[in-house]
Order: sequence, then C-alpha cells, then structure tokens
Amino acid sequence: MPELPEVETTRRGISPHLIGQTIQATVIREPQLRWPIPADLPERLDRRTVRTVERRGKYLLIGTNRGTLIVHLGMSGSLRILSPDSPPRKHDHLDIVLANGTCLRFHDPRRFGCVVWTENDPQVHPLLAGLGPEPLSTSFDAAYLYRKARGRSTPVKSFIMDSHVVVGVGNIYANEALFRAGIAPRRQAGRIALPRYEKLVLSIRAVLSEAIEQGGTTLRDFVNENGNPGYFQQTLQIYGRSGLPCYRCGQSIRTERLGQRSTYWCPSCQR
DNA sequence: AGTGCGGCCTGTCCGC
DNA sequence: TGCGGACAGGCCGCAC
Repeated sequence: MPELPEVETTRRGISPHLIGQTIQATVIREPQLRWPIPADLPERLDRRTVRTVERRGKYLLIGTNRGTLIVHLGMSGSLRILSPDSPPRKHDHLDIVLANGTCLRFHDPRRFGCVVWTENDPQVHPLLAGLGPEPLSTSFDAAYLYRKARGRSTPVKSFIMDSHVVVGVGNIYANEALFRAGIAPRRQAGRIALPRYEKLVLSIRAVLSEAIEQGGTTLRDFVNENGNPGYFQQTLQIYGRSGLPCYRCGQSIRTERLGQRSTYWCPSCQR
C-alpha cells in the first residue's frame, strides 16, 4: 500500500495524538513481521514520552526520550488511533497504549511491515543510512538525478523506485510521474538528457504533493489514522488504466511487467 | 557496483 | 461453489 504520500498522511494524522504523551502499555499480539518485533519492546517503551513523529522515506520515526521506534507499513500496513477497549480485529499486531486513554494500533495483513527499536540516532540505523534524498527536499533536483544515472542501464522506472536513488516513489507514483514527464518507463536511466530529468523531478514532486493533499491513494486497504480512505485514486491518470484511452491523446494505454511490477504507459505520449 | 530475481505474507479476484 | 494461480501499494538479500 503505502508510498510516501500515504506514510506522510499517516504521520500528520497520528502526530498530534502522540506528541507529549506518555506510553502506558505496549501489547504485542503478533511479533512475526518482516523482522520480529523485539520481545523486550514493552519494557523499553513503557513510561517513555513521545517527543517527535517524523518520516524518512517510507519509514515513520516515533521518537521518545529514550529511543526511537522505526515503523514501516510495508504493503498493507496502517496505523490508527482508537480506544484501547475497541476489540482488536484480525491482523492488529501491536498496540501502544497512551496515558490519555487512546491507543496507536498497527494493522498489517501481509506482515511485510516492520517495527524496530533503536536507542541510537535513527538516521545511522542500517535501514535508513543508505537512503537517497527526500523527493520534496531541495537536495533532490535534476542535476542530482542526472549525475546518479550516469552509466546506469536500468529502466528509468526501476531507477526512480530505488530508495537508494530517491525515497518514497513506489509503483503507483512512478507510473504517474513518468506519464506526466512524457518518459517511457523502459528508457534506460543513463540515456536520458538533463532537461528531461528536470521535467521528471517536477513531475515526481507534483504527483507526490498532490497525493498528500488528497490524503493518499486508496486502492484497496489504505486508511488514515481515523480509518478513512484517501482520494488521490480519482486523480490517477495512468495507473490501472490498461486498454483505456490516454487522457492526453486518446491512444490505448498499455501495460506490461517491468521488474515484477505492473507498469502502465501511453506509447504515444511517453518516449 | 549494478542488475535482476526470490522470498516474505494474506487476501482477492478471475478463469475453469 | 470450489480450486488453482496470478496479482497486489515494498524492499531486503542473494546470486551473477
């Protein structure tokens, strides 16, 4: 599910409920995620106070006065704020109960997500250390992408989905950004000129910002902290439109698998 | 070093 | 209605 806009929507939603709150209890129901939830998490978290709720790429960083909880929502994860009394549904793997009588609940059917604890600077944690720049920051620009693409034969779609190149661009938004930039997904990253990377950077920024404004994309199960879906799926111009006419030129949209991911493009608008 | 896969999981949908 | 297979928003880790 979640790409950067969904994680950012979640961050904005949960942040005011968490900051300044003391953690009263931590309930692990199912520790087997991508990596096991550490068994000693309750004793590490309980009585700590949440100071910050940040995002790095698709990772959420819940900072306390002792350490940081690093949460990834994987493919199907969500975080909700609710009463600790509300009965857990299937796949509600973790509760963090707060002193104000609410609870942060982690739900993840496919269990591709993770919950990791660190008492060091989270930015040097192996999961975060090698990440590329934030796409909405000024350090992400055409010159950077162009330089990074030198000598790379990988398709540009795989290139921009590589979190070591730039974080937060998942399959949906990669398809959308390439359509807006007029670049064919299979075009080799190292064979794209600087001006086209200018366009691509602007497209990535625009698509991600618009999606954040709309509360993310809900194809099947993304929900925000209140359990409500996002609305950006109404704005998708290419993703999922196989065989339908291109909104720009009317030609039939094609689909193909590229790097095991569904890829959609307009053969006449994207070169 | 860069590239391309397998694998982790459950749920859903589609064709037979 | 049941069943097998493909597929789904991510990403690590492994071969080559």
